[in-house]
Amino acid sequence: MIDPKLLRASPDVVAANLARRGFNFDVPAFASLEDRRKTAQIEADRLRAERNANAKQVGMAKGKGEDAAPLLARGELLAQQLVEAEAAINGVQAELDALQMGLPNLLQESVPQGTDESANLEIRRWGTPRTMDFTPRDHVELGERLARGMDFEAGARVAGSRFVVLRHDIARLHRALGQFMLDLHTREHGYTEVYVPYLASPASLRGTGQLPKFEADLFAVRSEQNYYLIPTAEVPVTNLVRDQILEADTLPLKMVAHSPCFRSEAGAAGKDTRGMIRQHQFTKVEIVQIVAPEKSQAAHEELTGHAEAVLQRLELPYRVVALCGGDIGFSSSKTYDLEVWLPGQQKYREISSCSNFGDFQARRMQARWRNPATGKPEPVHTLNGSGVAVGRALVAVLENGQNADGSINIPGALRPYFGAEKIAAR
RNA sequence: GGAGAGGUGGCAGAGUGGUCGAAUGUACCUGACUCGAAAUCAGGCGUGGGUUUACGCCCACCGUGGGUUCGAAUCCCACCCUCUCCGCCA
Repeated sequence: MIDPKLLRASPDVVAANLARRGFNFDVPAFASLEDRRKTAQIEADRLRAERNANAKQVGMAKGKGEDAAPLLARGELLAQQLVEAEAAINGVQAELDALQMGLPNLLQESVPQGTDESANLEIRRWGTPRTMDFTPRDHVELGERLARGMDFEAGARVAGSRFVVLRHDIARLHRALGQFMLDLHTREHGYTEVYVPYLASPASLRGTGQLPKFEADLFAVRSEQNYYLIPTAEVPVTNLVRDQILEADTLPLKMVAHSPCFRSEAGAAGKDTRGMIRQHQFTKVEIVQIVAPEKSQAAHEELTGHAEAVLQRLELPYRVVALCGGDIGFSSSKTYDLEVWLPGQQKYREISSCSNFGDFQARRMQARWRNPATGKPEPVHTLNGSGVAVGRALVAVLENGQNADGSINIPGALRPYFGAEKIAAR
């Protein structure tokens, strides 16, 4: 959430920033709510102070054997008044909390202006799409018909639409990709591998920003604990520091997790219905950093580079795009998307999203570090990025590595994991 | 799943209705002593919020949420978590 002190002191600055997202922050409504909160809190505090003082006098009077009856009567009256005062402050506070939890993060200066993805700014390109002297097939055709390892019909039979079953070489390739990415980040980029729960509590989902606003995007589990299936490993991994106070010398914390992700894709009806691009279940290698505030911008560039390294090793052409104000995620202060070239679509498609959340998630999670300069606990900065989405990487490897006969070339970096140079056409 | 024990400050550990936000120890910080250090002594040392030019003052927080009471760390209820034993299980 946005620093409440900033919100109170400079609501107009906040409103101007959020307007770049197309978000309307109603300053007068906030100001009047904040006003009511202050009045109600002062009154409740005053009554409590009086009640406490009175109760103490009761104790002293009884100790001295004096008649406490008048004090008791006064106490009863104060208690009654307190009930009303507390109801008032609780009501206002709940409204204020709901409002604040619904505010998206402030954008960094450098975020491009714009209302939708057409305004996203291409930062750089890497690699050149292969020229193919045949019409490239898309991954569905390659996987389903030629390699016979990608079975959407089976996925639908087992679960429903937007599920897939992988077999044979395709399943092994999928596994190889995840292993390769984990090894790259742990061995060369300094991340610690973590294994985490795939169900998360509402508190964790509030921490990273999926709740309360985006419940419709999640799969909720029917149980007494109100679990949700994680939409990304960002949720469990980032929440590892929830309610923690970290010592300065433990930062930065760099963690990587390979996990399944579950998304309801509410509102995506009709979008990417073909193939593995948009599924209810997919796996992803997620990289997360917890850093001191002044380090987060540099960490963001570094982390994006770590995600890019995956695509470079896999010899997949891609571009880096800075998301504009209108397209950037709720919790993010700045996001780079990595878009990989897909010959089957003749388009660059998102395969990774690398974001700097600033202190936004940290405030929601109460994740702090002890700043040596002040000696005080202060919010950390959190970042994460896909490094990268395994299902989409599979799609990219198939489509970019395809030959005229439908066989697939396996990139060199993947061969030790996959165990062969090619998937033969059948 | 059954039975039991327990959740208090960085850690350990008192506190079972009344100046308790919480004894004491330890860790940490500052000062004294010392050439320096250790030891010793003195002081300081939680988080969030409100208010104040400031010193300060006030409120909340003893796993979480309710309740009883003039007053709750302390009593009652529900839930969460941890530990021990039994059963079951990958």
